[in-house]
Amino acid sequence: MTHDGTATPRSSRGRRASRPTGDDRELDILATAAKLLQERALSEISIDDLARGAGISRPTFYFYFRSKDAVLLTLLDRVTEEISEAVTGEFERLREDPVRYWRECLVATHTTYGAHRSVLAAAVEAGRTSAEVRRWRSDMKEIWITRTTLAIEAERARGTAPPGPRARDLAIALNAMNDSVFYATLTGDEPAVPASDVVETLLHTWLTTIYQAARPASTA
Amino acid sequence: MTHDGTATPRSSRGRRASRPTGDDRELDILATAAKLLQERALSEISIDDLARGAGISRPTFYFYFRSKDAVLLTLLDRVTEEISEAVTGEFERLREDPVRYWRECLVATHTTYGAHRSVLAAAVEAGRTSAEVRRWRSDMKEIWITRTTLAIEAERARGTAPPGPRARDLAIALNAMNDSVFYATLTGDEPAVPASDVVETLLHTWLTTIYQAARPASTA
DNA sequence: GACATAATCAACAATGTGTTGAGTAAGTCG
DNA sequence: CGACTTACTCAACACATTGTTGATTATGTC
Repeated sequence: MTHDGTATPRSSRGRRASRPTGDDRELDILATAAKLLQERALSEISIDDLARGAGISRPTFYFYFRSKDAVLLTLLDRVTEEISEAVTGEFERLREDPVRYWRECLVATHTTYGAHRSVLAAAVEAGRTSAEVRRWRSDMKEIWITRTTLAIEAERARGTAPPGPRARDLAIALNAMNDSVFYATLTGDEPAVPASDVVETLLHTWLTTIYQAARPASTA
Repeated sequence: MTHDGTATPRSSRGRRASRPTGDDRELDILATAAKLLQERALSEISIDDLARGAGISRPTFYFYFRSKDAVLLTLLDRVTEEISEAVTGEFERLREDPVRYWRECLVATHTTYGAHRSVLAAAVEAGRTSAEVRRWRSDMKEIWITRTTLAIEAERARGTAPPGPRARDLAIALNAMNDSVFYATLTGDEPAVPASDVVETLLHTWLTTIYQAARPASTA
């Protein structure tokens, strides 16, 4: 599934093979979209705004992208790449120092959210009408949920966490909480947890939910 | 702040004083909106759809409501009324049987969500563009958060719950979790907690977050 | 029966989306 | 070099949706 407007794409998301100015135009559209999304919601940005911002006419926009959603999806692909880098490694720290591990997970999520909040907010908005965007969101959630599920099961297996509800269900609930809480805090729509407390508040909930105590059981 | 289209309303949300057929028309519009919202999103319903559904022309719609959002707000007012009834009383059960109290809170929220999911989903959608709808949502959240905060503080005061992060911050996070998780489960957009487990999963998170243990400390 | 006002809609203005069809400019091959 | 291809561009069109205006018809009231 590609997001461009032609049948013979060169790259996975890009336009068909082209002379250099074409790539520039495509990047201009993406840059314009990213810039405008920091000011207003996707629905308040017209295709004409994107076209003018990139110095082209509206029909020309359709040469590069199928729709406004396609632009967003290309922007989201960039986020995916960045996140999959941030997510690799550091899994062994769970055994050494669980509290630190979980805190770092939360900080990583928080940082990711903060860095891309305008694009992610647009994804939430567009998710109501675009199945593709919805799909992207659920894939993204699945990455974090799977990671969380494995970590909870690992902790239960080695005895630092007691048995409890299905690990995946807890993972879904905890990650959903992060989503909402970070979103509210970063966009500032009340009621929200103050930014200074948000990580520690969520950490408390994660730790008590997983370990059924304020801290993990000792392995000794 | 009223949601109708005139300057001299008779009731808080209604049209100006009128002959009886006018009230019927207004109710026809609301019924049409409620019906259509069960099939598709608010953005996919045009004002013409609402007008035709109520057997009137589009301009006539504007005689009764200022906008599509105004119709939604009137629908939301009904939800508010129903919820404020459901919320009263039963606060003393917290002392007698805390686990039961919290479970009943979750069940009440779940029930409310289930009964009004199409209208609430529309409120989420419209919240992105309408400040009034956003306001309604934050007021609604505030009701539950305040209630939760008071309950947590009461439990800490009598020693069944240990000190921890600010009660209000926990209340915000826990209620945000409920929102997201119930929403996903009821609309079925994966990844979601299965409906059969959703209350128990959330209850586990609430109890461990508040009591920092699988169950409240004994008062003995 | 004259008068206010509730209720209604045809027609208009404005904005946004997506398409068509005709063009220009740059490379490629004979 | 000249014919041909293909990337690229946009004026103009067809539609859909929103919100407004101004004229018109019912309804009750004094």
